Amino acid sequence: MGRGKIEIKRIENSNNRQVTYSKRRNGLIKKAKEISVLCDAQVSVIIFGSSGKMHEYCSSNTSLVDILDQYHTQCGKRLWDAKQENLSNELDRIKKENDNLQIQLRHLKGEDITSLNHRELIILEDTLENGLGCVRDQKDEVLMTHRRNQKQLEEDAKELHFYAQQKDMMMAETGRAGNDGYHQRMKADFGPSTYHVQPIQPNLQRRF
Amino acid sequence: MGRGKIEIKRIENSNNRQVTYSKRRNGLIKKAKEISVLCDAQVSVIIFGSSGKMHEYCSSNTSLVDILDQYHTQCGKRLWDAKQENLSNELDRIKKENDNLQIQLRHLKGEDITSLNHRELIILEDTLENGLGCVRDQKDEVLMTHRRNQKQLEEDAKELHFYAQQKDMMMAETGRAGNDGYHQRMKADFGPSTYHVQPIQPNLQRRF
DNA sequence: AACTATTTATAAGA
DNA sequence: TTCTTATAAATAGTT
Repeated sequence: MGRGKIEIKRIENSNNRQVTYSKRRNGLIKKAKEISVLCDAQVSVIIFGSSGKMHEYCSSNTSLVDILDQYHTQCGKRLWDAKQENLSNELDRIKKENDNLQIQLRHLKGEDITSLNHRELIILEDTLENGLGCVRDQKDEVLMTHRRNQKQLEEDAKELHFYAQQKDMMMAETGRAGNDGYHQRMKADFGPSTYHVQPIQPNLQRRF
Repeated sequence: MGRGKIEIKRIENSNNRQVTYSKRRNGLIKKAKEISVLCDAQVSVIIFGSSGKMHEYCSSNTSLVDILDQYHTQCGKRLWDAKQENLSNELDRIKKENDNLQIQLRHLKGEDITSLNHRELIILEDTLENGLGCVRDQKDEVLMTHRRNQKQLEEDAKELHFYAQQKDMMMAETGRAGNDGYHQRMKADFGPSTYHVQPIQPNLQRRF
């Protein structure tokens, strides 16, 4: 019904689809209202468009819960039982996994290990030694990075100082006073180091 | 749309109402199908006529449960009972706890630790050292217990041998043969040691 | 359940 | 999005 006949298949043009959706959604809900009034029917319509936004109609004199209750009594299908069962099963599964993780964690912390046999203790020991090795390596790495950052900061500071002196001299030569706050600002900019991993090198050339 | 225009109000003639209901119900469900196909929408339509009979449509590629699920997440309205909500909440909670445990576990195994700072690494190292200490102590303990068990077994064996000899001599004195299988049984009972923690000392006194 | 005159919905265009 | 309008689709009343 419109300027041309259309096939009932997915509208590929997303804009057209959105427009048609909007029109037909209104149409559908209008029809639902009409049948509920004309024929004294209880109607529930729930629509999710492809954007995921929901629209709903429920005939007056009732509610979705009422309708679902009737659905429930009428079909005998227990809508949420299946859902509930799934939830319940998943909960059990995850609880078990959780317990297992807790036990592993306690074992690694050296707790509750009296029940372990010699072989299990050896495996645990290996795991811990390995973990400890990795952690110590990483600690060293962090320290080294920190030192590198410190060193870089010092070099930057020196470099800035040098350029600042140069500028002062130039100012003195041209007879203009260099009272523009550069010294103070630079000091503030590089005061407390917040570098952790990759020091971002300030491009000093560009600033002068 | 029809031979005459109608007002949208309850059709009083019950026969007409029933006929109109039947026609419009089909129309409504047809429209629902069309919008779901054309616009890639998820649609649920549930109708109860005045007779109480239910008709339902749910777009393919989904189910009423799915749609109610989405309804639930989108409006926050509680369609199902507290039980389900509790299950759902607990599931979320436990999933989070699970994730947390997984992370801790990986850290203790020395995995995914590049994001940790120095302080965290030190805490991790302490935990691992402590765990390792406990595990090593326990390993020693197991070994020691094993040695004690072995020793005890040897002593038991000696003691049994001694009593058995005594009994043989007594039997010889009273002229009765001591063919009651004591030697064999005792040997079997203490053959393969299954002691791990607390060796249960057989009360040899009571057995004779 | 078919038929059909009319009303209604809506596709395409602006 | 909204309006317009030609046309398709739905359906009220009839058979």
